Amino acid sequence: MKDLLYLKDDQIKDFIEQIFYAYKETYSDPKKILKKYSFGTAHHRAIHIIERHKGITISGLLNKLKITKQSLNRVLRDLIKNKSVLIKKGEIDSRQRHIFLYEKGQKLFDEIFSEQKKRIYNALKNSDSDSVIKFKNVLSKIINE
Amino acid sequence: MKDLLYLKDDQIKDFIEQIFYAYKETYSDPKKILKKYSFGTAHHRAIHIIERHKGITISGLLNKLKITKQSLNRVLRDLIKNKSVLIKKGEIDSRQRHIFLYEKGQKLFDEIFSEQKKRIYNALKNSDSDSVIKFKNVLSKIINE
DNA sequence: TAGATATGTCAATATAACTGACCCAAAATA
DNA sequence: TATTTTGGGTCAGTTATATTGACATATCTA
Repeated sequence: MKDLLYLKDDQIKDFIEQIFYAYKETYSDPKKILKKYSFGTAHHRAIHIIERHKGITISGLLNKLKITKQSLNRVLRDLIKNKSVLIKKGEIDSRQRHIFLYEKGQKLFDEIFSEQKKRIYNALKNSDSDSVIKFKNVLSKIINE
Repeated sequence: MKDLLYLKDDQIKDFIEQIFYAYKETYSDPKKILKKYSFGTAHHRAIHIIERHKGITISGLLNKLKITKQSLNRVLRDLIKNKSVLIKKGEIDSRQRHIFLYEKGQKLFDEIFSEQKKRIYNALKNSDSDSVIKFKNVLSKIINE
């Protein structure tokens, strides 16, 4: 295996470093927008996942964010108070809560996304579709999807 | 542009989500190792960059970590006290400090890396070299390298 | 009905970041 | 040479985000 040029340790180390930069930069772009609403990156991450997984339950959200429910609670309380997020009791299992964005939350998401989009769009616009597909495939494997 | 399937907003949103997971997972793997030394992820990120950029200056490190010098100072103090890191005065410009890993720091890095490597290695081992190259290219564009 | 599950919440603490205000020494420059 | 700029260090206070631990409540399941 070691002989495969593209799996040399140095290459892997570079990836680990670059994944850090990619996260840091991508999630720093919309910080000014968030500040207008007195929200931080923790709120951003929650909003993003709620938008992409409409009606997700509390435990579903916890599994994706990988934080404790006490941490999530603070964030959700802020978002609910702000009328960005709506919580509905489950119809099948009424212990569960399903989380949705209100119109206000969706607008905030859209504003955040348009800022983040620039970075990703600029990165992808000069890449061929094969590169984009392969990028996605490797990324999926890293996160065990 | 909108007509390009691989640049649809949903695809970009997926990437933003996946980049978060990739970072979170990759940097969570070695947390138990770090705890043995009473270090956290902040120390880890610093050690990683120092290992990959031997002799980097304080301001160089600050530019990569994108934190304040006060934040970095806390981390570096811990690493120096622990004898993991060595600071040398610059020979050309003696205001500058060049940062290196001591043997102890290198061993810690190696231990951390061997843990992180598993995830990346498993993701890449079943990918062809073209995928790996294209993954790297897109990642580089995202971070504007 | 007993136990497990999904969620909520209080309190205390840890980690990692921030702002702002200074300081010194050395380099660059007028 | 005198002055300004740069690279770095540090004190103090604060904020953001996470943690652990304990406990409560309602609902589902066996």
